[in-house]
Amino acid sequence: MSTPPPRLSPTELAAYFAFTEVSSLLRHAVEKQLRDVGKLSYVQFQLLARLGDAPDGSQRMTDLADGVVYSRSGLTYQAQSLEERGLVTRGPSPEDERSTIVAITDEGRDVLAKVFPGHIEAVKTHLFESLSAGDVEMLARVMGQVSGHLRAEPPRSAGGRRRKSN
Amino acid sequence: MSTPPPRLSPTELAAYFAFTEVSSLLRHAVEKQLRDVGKLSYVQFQLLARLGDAPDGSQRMTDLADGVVYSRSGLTYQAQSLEERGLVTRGPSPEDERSTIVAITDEGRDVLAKVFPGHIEAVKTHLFESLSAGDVEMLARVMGQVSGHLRAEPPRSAGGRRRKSN
DNA sequence: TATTGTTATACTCTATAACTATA
DNA sequence: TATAGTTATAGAGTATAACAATA
Repeated sequence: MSTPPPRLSPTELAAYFAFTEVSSLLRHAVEKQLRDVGKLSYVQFQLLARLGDAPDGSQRMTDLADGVVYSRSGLTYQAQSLEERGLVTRGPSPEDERSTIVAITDEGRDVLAKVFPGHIEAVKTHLFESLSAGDVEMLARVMGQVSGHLRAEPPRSAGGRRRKSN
Repeated sequence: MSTPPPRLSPTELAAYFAFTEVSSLLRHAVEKQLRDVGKLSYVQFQLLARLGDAPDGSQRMTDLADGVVYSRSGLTYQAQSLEERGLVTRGPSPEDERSTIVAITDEGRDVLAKVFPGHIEAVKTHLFESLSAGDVEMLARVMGQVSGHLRAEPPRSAGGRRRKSN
């Protein structure tokens, strides 16, 4: 009558629990470091990092929102906050008057630079410290496979179908 | 003069990015499923799951807070919310009048049961679907190693030293 | 009409500090 | 005094819906 309950093997269960624990501890550590050193939330750091990586240090609001998976109003909120701190500027696009272009400032790059060493340190400590080179390679391969798979098929289970309808 | 900047190898960088992406997508999917099917936040699910696992389905507030790494006021807030929904009860401990014992109700177990299949489904879809049995074993081993290492040494970098002073 | 972005608003979550009561 | 828990409060973050401006 009903579908059989889905199951996880003991190994899968162990992998899931350990994975969850590690990612949670890593995330907490990274968030604390960003807050303490740069007064940045994780989302704000992601936004700055994206802008820092962009060729001219700027992006449209919509493209930023898509990258971070975020509601547009949520992005407006964060962009305002970053602008008030002088870490980004916002201005209209020359090409499309509807668009707002967000650009990282020198101050923004300074904060990014200030935060970076500790960020890497936290990742080393909470993820790589106890792993061999082979382990790291393995991890890169397996995680790369999963993320590639997830990108390939927007998982249709557990919810709706669209990627980010907003 | 200054310490050299810490670095990540290309492989480490790849592993870190992929790991972060997977854990973020998995977390989002799980949270959405819990919300849609059981109207539970992730923290609430963790609390219920812990109570469900406890021998007599109950725990002291403090022990619960320790397990989930949470401020006590935050736990009070969530426990009240769960109590209002009839998923847990709260009462004084017979042994220590200061303590509050939280116990899962039959309704709480029902919600847990209702939410569980989809939870497992989400984990399968977002983590294991594209992995071989060997990959899963590898992942379990490596993640187990990292989490074991993190438990062994409360990482002293990037912050204070106490585990959870509250 | 469709798209870009902002605003108004409401809600959830979290933490800090002050407080009560037991030990 | 120290511990367990609650309350008051304040702040960050998020989302939805309504809106204005431009394409």
